[in-house]
Amino acid sequence: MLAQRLQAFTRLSRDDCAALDRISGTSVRHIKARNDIVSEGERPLVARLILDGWACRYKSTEDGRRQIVGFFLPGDFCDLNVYILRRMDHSVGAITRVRVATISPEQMNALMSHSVRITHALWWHELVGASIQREWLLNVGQRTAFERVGHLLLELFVRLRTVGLVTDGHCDFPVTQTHLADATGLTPVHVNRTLQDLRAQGLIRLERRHLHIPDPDRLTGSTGFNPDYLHLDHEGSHLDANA
Amino acid sequence: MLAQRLQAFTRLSRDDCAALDRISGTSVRHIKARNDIVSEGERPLVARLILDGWACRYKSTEDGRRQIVGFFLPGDFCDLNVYILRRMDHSVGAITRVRVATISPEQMNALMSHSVRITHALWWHELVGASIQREWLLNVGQRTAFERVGHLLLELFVRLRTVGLVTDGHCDFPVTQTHLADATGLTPVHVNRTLQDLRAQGLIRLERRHLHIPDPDRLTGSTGFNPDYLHLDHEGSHLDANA
DNA sequence: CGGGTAATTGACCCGGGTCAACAGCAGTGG
DNA sequence: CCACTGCTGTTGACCCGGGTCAATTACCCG
Repeated sequence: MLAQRLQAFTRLSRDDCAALDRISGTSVRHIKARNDIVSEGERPLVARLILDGWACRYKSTEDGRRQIVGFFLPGDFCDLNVYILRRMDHSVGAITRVRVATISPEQMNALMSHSVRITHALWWHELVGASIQREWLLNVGQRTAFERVGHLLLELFVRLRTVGLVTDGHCDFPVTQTHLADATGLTPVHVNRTLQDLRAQGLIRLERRHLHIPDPDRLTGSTGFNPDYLHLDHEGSHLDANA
Repeated sequence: MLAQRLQAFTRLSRDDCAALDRISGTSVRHIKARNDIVSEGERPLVARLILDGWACRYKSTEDGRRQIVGFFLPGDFCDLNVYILRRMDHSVGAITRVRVATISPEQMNALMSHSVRITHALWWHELVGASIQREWLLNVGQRTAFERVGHLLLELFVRLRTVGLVTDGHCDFPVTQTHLADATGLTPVHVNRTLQDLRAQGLIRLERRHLHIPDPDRLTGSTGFNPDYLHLDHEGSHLDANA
């Protein structure tokens, strides 16, 4: 899954994939839905890789307002280098049941000295994460509720597609309206109404933890979505293992 | 200036500082206020270091709404590794006249293989940047106008302090109300009113490109500011050049 | 079947946006 | 030295997108 994710950057060798698979197999933990994988204030000792399930990064204010600052989908890496910092400045929570691989700094170094391709691919992944962060700020700071929610759904849809979790416009979508609210800076009530809007315009179908986007292009148009920020156009083609 | 910035992470050796100074001296460009240093869509070929002046990172929507997603102060690095990506997903604009050093990938590699301390310090700087991004999302997504503006002013104040640009609670502050509006997702009109509020409560003095915060602790309290996200507590003390 | 989580609806309200005019001030050029 | 221009800050009147509160109805899982 991680290999698949990284191949959006560059084609990896059989050997690279094997190395990634190996690292994905060591010290796997299971986290129940609604539990934290890491909590703010903890000392970060390892990097983590989401093997299965959905998680989110979030921060809270003193008085309990909560902002989701990112979603982790299967194949996503949390924080290549966090262990440089003394304390976590945010938490990571499991949305569904999650399988995570924990990766020690040593393993990380070994992996990165194993191949330039992998190293670059991991940096790319990190840079894409930062880019998504920026787009979210634009989303929350400047767009209307309608655009915000549609934009977010579309981003997740596209990201799921790159890891092969979309078939024929359909995908599993375990995120609740409250999650969407916390991610967009809206209230759950208003998210609900906004979703009804999107549905009424035939842009999405969302029910029972299942999302269908019949015509992604149309949704792209009406939300101001521009996929460039996901950097999916094989940036590292010069590293292609088969080139 | 960069050395000073990085010493918030760990103490550097005389040699490290010299290396940083050397890199700061090569290919220095001057950018006029209100001009772009880098523009969205460009191919990123080099990393950049702000030597002097203020800049900001921003993104725009199709129809011209603009979100500032970060400020660069003197000593700040823009994007260690951007040249991995094919195109810039955002622009960097000069707020004042700016002096920037441009740093080639080769120089970057040389610098990082020169010393682990520097390498870690640069990674730390990058991680802090990401952390600030997240805090901004919390800021824009969850806080009131009053908290948002106060929080932002305080963050910039604290960051300026770490590079020695605050004396006795005073600092230069070339950011206009329109900048503040674009950074907080508010309108210039409302920023203006909010500043008047902050002034009325004696929390800030801001006039003629000059900011004074008489009692940072009080402002901290009333904006929900928690400096942890800036990771200023010498995370890399184990790397201390004099330890 | 029961208890907790998630979705939906309606009535009402408010923080912040919009529009428009004006004032201050810095730089620029004649 | 002054008039001009363009940016920045300020104010007032009015409005609206989205928030709040509260109740109700699905769900889902053990």
